[in-house]
Amino acid sequence: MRILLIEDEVKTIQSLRQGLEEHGWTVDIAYDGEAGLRLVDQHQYDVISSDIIIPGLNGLELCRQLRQKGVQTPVLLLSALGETDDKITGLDAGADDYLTKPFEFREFLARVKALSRRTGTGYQQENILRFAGLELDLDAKTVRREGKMINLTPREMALLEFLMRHPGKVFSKVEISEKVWDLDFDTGTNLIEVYVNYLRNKVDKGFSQKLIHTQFGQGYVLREE
Amino acid sequence: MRILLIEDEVKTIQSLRQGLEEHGWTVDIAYDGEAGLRLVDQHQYDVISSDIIIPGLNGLELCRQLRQKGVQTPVLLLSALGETDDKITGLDAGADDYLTKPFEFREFLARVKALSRRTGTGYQQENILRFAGLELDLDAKTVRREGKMINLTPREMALLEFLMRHPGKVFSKVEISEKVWDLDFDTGTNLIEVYVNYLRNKVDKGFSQKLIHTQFGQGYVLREE
DNA sequence: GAAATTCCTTAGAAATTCCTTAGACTACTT
DNA sequence: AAGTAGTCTAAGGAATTTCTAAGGAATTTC
Repeated sequence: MRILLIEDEVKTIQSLRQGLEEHGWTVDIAYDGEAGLRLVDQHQYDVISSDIIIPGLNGLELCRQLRQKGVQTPVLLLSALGETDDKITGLDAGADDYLTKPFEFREFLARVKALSRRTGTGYQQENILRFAGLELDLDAKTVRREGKMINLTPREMALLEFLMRHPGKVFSKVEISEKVWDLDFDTGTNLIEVYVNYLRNKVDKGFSQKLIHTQFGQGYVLREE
Repeated sequence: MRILLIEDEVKTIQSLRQGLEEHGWTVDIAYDGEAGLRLVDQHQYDVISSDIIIPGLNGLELCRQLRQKGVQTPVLLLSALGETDDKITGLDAGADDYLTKPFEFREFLARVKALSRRTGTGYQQENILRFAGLELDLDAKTVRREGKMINLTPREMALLEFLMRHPGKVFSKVEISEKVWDLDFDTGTNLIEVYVNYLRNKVDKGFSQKLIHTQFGQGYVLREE
């Protein structure tokens, strides 16, 4: 995990850098906003932490410029000012968190970790769709309900995946044809009905709560109750 | 944007709910952790805000369980405790931010917005028509009045949707024929009257306030009073 | 107030939509 | 070459919705 510190107080820099490195972070330092922006162009950071009061353009302006450039890296602003107004200005400028000096290093680290966790880069994310006890593992290509394995054919899984990506939304058979089968025309058959039936037999049969519902005349939904 | 508040102090709930709704949020409330978990299964939230001290399982445990279930919605923890240790425990449990009571609503809102901005995926906007306690969800194809589910057939729903898109406006039967039935000629039947009757039986019957009114000789309207 | 018009309600026939099952066809495996 | 698994078509019947028709109620017009 890589972090960019933008800060001009030497003491603060030293203690933060040391602490972060002890916890396995790679730390880059910039002493003013412009240097910071340049570094952001060159590296991919997991978190950026900037003091609000730094030489050149300040932390808020830096934040705005980053967001305008499309950089989505989480930003943690540091400041001696503890007033609500400043916090709000900072968060509205596109920052993700705000910490008031003085602070304990442990809190700084916890917030940095919380921010980095959000991006997903660095920690590999599970690739699992979940809905009400149903789990579809996109990597393993497996489906479970209440922990019990369910064997699905590729088509069945594609249909279930489609429904699970938008739980609660009703899809017409035409939409399903297009999105799951890539059919832009009506084949005149009842293909979707048949596959919904297959899915129900495997996913819902034997469970008291049905998840696949038909909205007569409208389509099918994945929904509880 | 939709937020889940988990909190048992009535005063806090009221002020937060009101403020959030004034800023265009849809707010759901849970009074304890278990109710919260249940709601999370049912809806897709953009942010979850929970007090740490709530009946049943506490905010930290809730947080852990959410993450374990694969829910990635950002969590903002609220607490009267301001010690660093608690903050760290909270953030380590998978929370994304931590706010100490008492706080100003403005700061709460700013943090909530910062969190919701991050999600990206959960940015789907709701597709719901509302009028005087009536809700028509265009995605789920469901209708509720005062929270009570109402089952409509596709035609009935199309008619209600049409009326709900122009509340207060009177539509003649000819207009309704054209817009809802796509009929450009008079079939000589009383089709629209029949369907208005169907709708009334499902939407207005049992409620003291009728919403569907007939303007004799002019047509039909959706209107209060 | 009577006649004319418009609207409400109900029942049932017609049409549509959906479910289920069986089997044909294809592409792999053994 | 037979077997297996997956995909798709077809067809009957079940379920639900849509529409028509007709008599009575309410409202307006004369």
